[in-house]
Amino acid sequence: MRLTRGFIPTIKETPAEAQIASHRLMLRAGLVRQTSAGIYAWLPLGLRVLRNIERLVREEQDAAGAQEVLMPTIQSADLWKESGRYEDYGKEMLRIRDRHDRDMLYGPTNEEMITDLFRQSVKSYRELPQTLYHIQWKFRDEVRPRFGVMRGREFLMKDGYSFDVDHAGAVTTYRKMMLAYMRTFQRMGLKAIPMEADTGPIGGDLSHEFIILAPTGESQVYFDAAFEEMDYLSAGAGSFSHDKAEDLERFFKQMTTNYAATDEKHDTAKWEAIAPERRREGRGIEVGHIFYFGTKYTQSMGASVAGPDSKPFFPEMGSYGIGVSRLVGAVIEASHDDAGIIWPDSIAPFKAAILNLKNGDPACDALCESLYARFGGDALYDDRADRAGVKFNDADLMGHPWQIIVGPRGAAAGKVEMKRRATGERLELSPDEALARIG
RNA sequence: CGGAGCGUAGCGCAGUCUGGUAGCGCAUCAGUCUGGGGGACUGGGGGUCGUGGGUUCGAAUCCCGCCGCUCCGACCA
Repeated sequence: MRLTRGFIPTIKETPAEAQIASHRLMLRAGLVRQTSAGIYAWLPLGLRVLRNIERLVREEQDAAGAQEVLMPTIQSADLWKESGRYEDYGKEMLRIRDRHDRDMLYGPTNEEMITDLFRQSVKSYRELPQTLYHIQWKFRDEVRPRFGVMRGREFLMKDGYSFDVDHAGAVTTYRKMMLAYMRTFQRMGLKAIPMEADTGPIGGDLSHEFIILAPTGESQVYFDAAFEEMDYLSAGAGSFSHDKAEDLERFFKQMTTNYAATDEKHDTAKWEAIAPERRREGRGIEVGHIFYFGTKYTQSMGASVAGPDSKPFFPEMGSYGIGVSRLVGAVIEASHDDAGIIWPDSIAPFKAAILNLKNGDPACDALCESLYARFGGDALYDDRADRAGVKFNDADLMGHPWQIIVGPRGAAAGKVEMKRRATGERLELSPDEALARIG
């Protein structure tokens, strides 16, 4: 994308309403604009990041054997009356009435709907297990939305739902999802830690929330240094596969025996049992939450299937959520400096920014154009007539992992300068070498 | 939901107390110079002062209602 043609409205001054770093930077770098309290429009740069996060989530869900569907945002109240949650959910649920005076709602979550879809079509234990997910906008009418997209009323969530024959099967699925989550967060450059959690209105008795570490996080967290050392992506010895029961067992054991707790559940005695040099504490942001809740919905909604003995039984369910739009803010909280955002390569809106320091200089223009063409759209070309300082500042603010800096001296010598945003490291290279380095 | 605050140009704000021609910085447009970390000069454009009512010769300013947004606390992907 050419910056002169792009809709990327960066702002120099801090908007008055933005209190935390990610919100401030998302507005300043032109990722989002607020349209009303807790509701945001995603601009091209922000949308590219959102789509990249979706892509990683989708890849890991698919790899773990979940299947993607897409359920509507608007639901009929009837389903929620069946499960009993229509009354329980309270004012967080946005209730709507259609022209025929039917009670509708903007979905805050989809347990009822997925259970309804399941019971319509699945009739036998032989079709189990099934895990279905979708990535869809949700609405929860928070009393006090804040922190930009981290705590909006409308937000994009990956929510998945599993159906298993029995408790053992459901627990295996739960562990599989936990592994998929750890891999997903690691790929985004985040240190995530699963922590035992309350189940809240979803119900059930086994639940973990996934907290990522960021200095500005909302809650205080305590954990064993073991979590810092874990690698969920490697293929070598000690690696984890979704498909091997013993791997999942070993993985889950490591996740649950190493100490990890938020301040609400912090256990001082257990904490002090950890060697002092292994104790870690910091601030955390919740970016995911998984639940096992058994037959709560299959039972209340009559979703039974035939077992091997031909007798009907209620499948065991779990649900698995990742706050996709929240992650955009959470990543920024975890990765920024005074100058702006520092995107991990995996979710950056562009692989690199090309900074033409002297727009109008024939050598600079020609070199930039040829570089830009070779990126095939994966670079942001700053072709504005502005001075160098403006371009440096905007590139730092937008957080591109690499900056390819083309100035008159370098261009004359056929060289470009590369700056790595995360480290500030600078290299002088030929255009070919620069492209090779970015890959 | 309890408490507090703010709505004036795209953004950040002053002006409101004490009523009298709507301002400043940045951004923007045209031009000249400049050119490696938000440059300088010259000249322009842009406002139903959130909204409805009231008081007054006269309201951004005083009074009443409404709407929107933000912050603190209790609750959450």
